[in-house]
Amino acid sequence: MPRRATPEDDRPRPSTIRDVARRAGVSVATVSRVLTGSHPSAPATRSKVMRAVRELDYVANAHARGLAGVRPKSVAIVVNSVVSPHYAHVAQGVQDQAVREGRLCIVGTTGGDPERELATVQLMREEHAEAVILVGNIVADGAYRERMAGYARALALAGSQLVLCGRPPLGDDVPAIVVQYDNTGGAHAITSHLLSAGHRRILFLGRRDGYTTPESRIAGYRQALAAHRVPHDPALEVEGAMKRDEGYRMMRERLADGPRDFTAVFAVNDEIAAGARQALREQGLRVPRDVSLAGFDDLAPAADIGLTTVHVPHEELGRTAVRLALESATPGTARHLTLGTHIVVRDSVQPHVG
Amino acid sequence: MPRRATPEDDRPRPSTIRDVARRAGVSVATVSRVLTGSHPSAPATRSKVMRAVRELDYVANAHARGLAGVRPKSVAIVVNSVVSPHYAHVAQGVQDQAVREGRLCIVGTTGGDPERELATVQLMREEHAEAVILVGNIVADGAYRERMAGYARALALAGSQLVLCGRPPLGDDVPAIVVQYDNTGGAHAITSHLLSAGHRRILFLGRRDGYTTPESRIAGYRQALAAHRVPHDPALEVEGAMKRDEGYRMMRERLADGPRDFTAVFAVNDEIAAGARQALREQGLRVPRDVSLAGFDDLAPAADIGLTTVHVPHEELGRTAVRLALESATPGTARHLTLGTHIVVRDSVQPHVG
DNA sequence: TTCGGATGTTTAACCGTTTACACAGCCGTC
DNA sequence: GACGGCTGTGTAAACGGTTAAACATCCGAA
Repeated sequence: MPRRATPEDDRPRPSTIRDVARRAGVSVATVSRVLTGSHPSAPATRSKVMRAVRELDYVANAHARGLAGVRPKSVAIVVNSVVSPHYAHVAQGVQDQAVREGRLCIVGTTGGDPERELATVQLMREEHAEAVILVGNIVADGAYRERMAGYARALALAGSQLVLCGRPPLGDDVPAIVVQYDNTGGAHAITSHLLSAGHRRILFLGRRDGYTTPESRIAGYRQALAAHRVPHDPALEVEGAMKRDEGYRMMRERLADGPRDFTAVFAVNDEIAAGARQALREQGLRVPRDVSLAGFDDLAPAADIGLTTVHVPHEELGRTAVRLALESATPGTARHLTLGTHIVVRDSVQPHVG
Repeated sequence: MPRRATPEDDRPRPSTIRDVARRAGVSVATVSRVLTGSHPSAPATRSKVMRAVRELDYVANAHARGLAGVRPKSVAIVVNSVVSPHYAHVAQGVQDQAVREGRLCIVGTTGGDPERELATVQLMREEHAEAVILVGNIVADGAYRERMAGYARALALAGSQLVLCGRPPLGDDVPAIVVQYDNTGGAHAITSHLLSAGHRRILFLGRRDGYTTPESRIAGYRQALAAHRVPHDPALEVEGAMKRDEGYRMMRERLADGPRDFTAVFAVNDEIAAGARQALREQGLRVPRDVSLAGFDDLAPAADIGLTTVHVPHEELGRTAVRLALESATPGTARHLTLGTHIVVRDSVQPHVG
């Protein structure tokens, strides 16, 4: 990057605060004060400065401002992927609240890779955002936890507030805000809904050990069974990732494996439910006449296929994350909040008489 | 913001390059060179520095780096909304390519408001990103065009490359890269598909004057009709926004208005197709037995409801935008590229015998 | 022995802001 | 009329990096 070689460089460059000051016939300090409004200034001066700003089409350099000690008004969000509807909605909530509070939004994606997540957090640290919001599911082994805990402390030191959104706390000594929603409660509620309709053999699609979201949803499923004194059959828990084609695969294999030994299905999320529904239909089974189906998330596919599901406040999650982060005056605060969920009844569940 | 008040401040702060230099027993310049790799350095020095960096958990301050003349490795993207699947996929493409090229991604949303888009671009200008990518639909009146043209020139001056993604150029004198996909061609192809199946009365759902995307799709529809010498009936063009519930509304009102005067429907996008399908089913009309249905975009709902549609390379669009922007050595380059589309045949279209 | 590169390091200037401090008027009071 | 407070502005020192230019070494060649 060439410095200004000659005193009179011919290549044009964006105008700086000095240009504005010169043109308005005042000092740079005055310009800065007029623009930030940090100090009172005389009306005449103010209008001279504003005119120069307009004429030169001046915008402040965010880097210089950030360096000079003004914390950049920005919020960073780290998600698995932007296309996944759950993350998209949370991200939208973050965006909305960020804009409302006059903040810029920096986004990083991880593809679900813990290593890439750690690297991304490191990158966000360089940016000195006011908050770093980590969203969603990740397989967290001991080494990961330890490194992330270290980063968390570093973020606090740098004045950034860490927020874990929809994932469990890292530990008591790690300074972070945790915003969750009630996975276990929602799963409990919808399983109870199926049980109350008379179903006893309920297939759970999407078990995945090590991932926190499926784990807490399956916990709710099991608790509801226990509460209704229905025996728990581990063979009814099918393993698979939280994607549409996995739902299709799981259901297809299950139906190919032998006679149908369930009357209802609880899918770990709506996408899996949509995939499973397709597999059911291909085998001539209709929802809800032959098989009842329930999902989790209340996202786009649920409305399209009339799915009874658990509504999750995705966008509120994102908004809350930003709000809490900006509220906490001193970064490094630890806090914990859980948002509620509720069932949305459509027409994929039918009473079972057996 | 308090400067360091006393020579010995007690409050801890993140470590700087000076701390690293002191600890490694070298100068700051050496540390910088080792870290950026801009100059060769002795292996012994290098390892001393790297150890100090590790021990102090040092990360460089992005603002300082940006200010010192190194263009920050970042790309800015401005979209209507993050949840809308089309934008989400384009954004994902941008993200992917940005990460691949070692760039950070800044995201702004506009909610479709031209005023907010202009403000967001201004904000991005302050950030000095390498590229500013504007995605999608906007109503562009003369005043908007003129102001955006001004911003475009300012961006070029500041060294940022402007990219218009999925929207028409601003004018010949405006320095911008334009990456589009073939809306008209896609609409032409799928309308021809319906016509070849024997349909003559094809309802177009989602006309919207002033918005570029619907306008170019309806153009393709009309061209196909003309090519097949089928008379064009303006009454078959129904007006509405590109949202699912609008599709539902349009179809519902149409069916309530009088006897059904069409055998096929071409929806301006998949979401509208999904909404329309729901309205059709509620009236006892089945797809494709009673009515054939085609969409545009090939996004999530299309797979769920077995929709014949036009595949749009959303993610490729995003990737290409980033690639072209970073390729063009001198910002302010003007360039134009159009990506192709193709039909995806599922089972929502049936031959019509009349 | 002296000189001319390599090689690797330090010194110091600069990027564009913000802001503590100093200072100049002006006005009202004792 | 000297003084103190109040306003508004200017001066200059940070902020934390990068890098051109100057400067030490060391090594081989003349």
